[in-house]
Amino acid sequence: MRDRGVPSTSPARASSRRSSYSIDVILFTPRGKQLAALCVRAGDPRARERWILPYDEAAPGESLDEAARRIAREASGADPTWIEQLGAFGDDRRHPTNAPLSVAFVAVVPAGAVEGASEDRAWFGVSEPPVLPPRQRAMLDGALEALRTRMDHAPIAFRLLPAMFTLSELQQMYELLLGKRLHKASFRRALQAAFLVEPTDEWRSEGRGRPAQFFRFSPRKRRGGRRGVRFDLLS
Amino acid sequence: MRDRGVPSTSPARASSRRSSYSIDVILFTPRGKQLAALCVRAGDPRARERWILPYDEAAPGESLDEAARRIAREASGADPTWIEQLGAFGDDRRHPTNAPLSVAFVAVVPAGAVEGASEDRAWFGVSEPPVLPPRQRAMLDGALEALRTRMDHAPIAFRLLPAMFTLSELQQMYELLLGKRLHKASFRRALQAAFLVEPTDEWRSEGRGRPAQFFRFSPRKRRGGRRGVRFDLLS
DNA sequence: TCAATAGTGTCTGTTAGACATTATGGA
DNA sequence: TCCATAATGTCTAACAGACACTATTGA
Repeated sequence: MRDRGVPSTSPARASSRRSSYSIDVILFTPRGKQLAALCVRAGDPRARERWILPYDEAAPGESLDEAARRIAREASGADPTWIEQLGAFGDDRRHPTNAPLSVAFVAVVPAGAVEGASEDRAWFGVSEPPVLPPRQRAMLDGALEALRTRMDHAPIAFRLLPAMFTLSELQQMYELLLGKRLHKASFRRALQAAFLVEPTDEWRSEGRGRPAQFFRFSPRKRRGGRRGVRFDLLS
Repeated sequence: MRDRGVPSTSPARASSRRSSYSIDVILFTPRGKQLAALCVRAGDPRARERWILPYDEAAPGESLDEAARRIAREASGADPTWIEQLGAFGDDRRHPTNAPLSVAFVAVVPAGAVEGASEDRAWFGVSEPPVLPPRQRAMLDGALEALRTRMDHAPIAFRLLPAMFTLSELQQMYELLLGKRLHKASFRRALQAAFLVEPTDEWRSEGRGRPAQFFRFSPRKRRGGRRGVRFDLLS
């Protein structure tokens, strides 16, 4: 998070062909009441008005994950606080590189960690994405869905908050990520049952209502796993 | 499922280098009380005693999914009834091709559709896998986990059963896939609430107990989505 | 009749969601 | 005092798991 400074040399784009596949990163950040995804200007001078998702190729000796983290950092100016592979996209939909294969990663970065828009990059709310190359459009749709389904198993919401946070802030982050409202009492009961947070001695001073207690993320051992069988085959 | 006959020419292995990544298939079939995964003999003559997962490269003009289906068919002699991408594996763990990147697919095929072991292939119970190249070992582990988590959203169990089946057969398939016992009454209640099956007029004649009614898979519209928030961050 | 399997009814503990209430600060 | 927000208590419907029971066939 200390690593700032966007390189002035064309970031997030391959300058030479090293391999036959691209690594694309869908980087989300909370903005207002919804998520926003990072896009950069197309490298092709004939299409400078088009927006694309940041991508690059893996450098020699660089693993997929290392390359994805680097691409996210170069494109946004900050290290992503969570990143996971989405999958490989190899259909014949167009990609800026015309590479036959692309490996997509989903990542998030806290709101305060990145600068806003600039000449070469912009954040688009997920409800109004720009026109993207077809393959990247499929990645963006898949990334949002994967982000929401993986929230159950990865501490994504916590990685978007400071080390200490109020339960209302945590719930708002969950609501922003899931795109739906949650029930306050149920949310806190489930949180307590999961032993995911512990209270601190700090209280929030600002605001005009009752002060809120700050909590920190401290996952503990869990008792039994999920009960029952789920049949969520349709919506 | 009519497509039988294993080609006598070395299947499931690339004969020439067309691209820089491999496509690997982890194909499961029910065998007894557990799943078994298909392995083939290593192509390298110096390692004919080693087992590997079937793989190949994509043919020109062939999509990832098409190639994966073809590889599964060539290796097992039958079309998989369900197949989905697992992800890209690009770490520096060894792969038979030494390709820098592999795209893995998980697939299943019903028990009756494939022949058993032969000189060039064998089914290994998931609890006693053979020694595999490190990258393929990671794929196998990931495939089993993905299979179980994706059962909620994909009709995997139904694709492993004939068009008509009894509820006991369906439950046994779920138990085999999940690797744990399920409660009969709860299983049937959840099944009814999900509107996933409909009864037929057929009854099972064999067996010495009370005849069982045959059902067929017929998913209907669902009412509201999943309730609540889940915090399954640990175990 | 017994054995074996299919299918169902009922009870109980848990939990999600709704609602109401109390607590605590600032304006 | 009033307002805004935090935090909690209570009620209810839904549901998972356990258990028992009935039903129906073959040996």
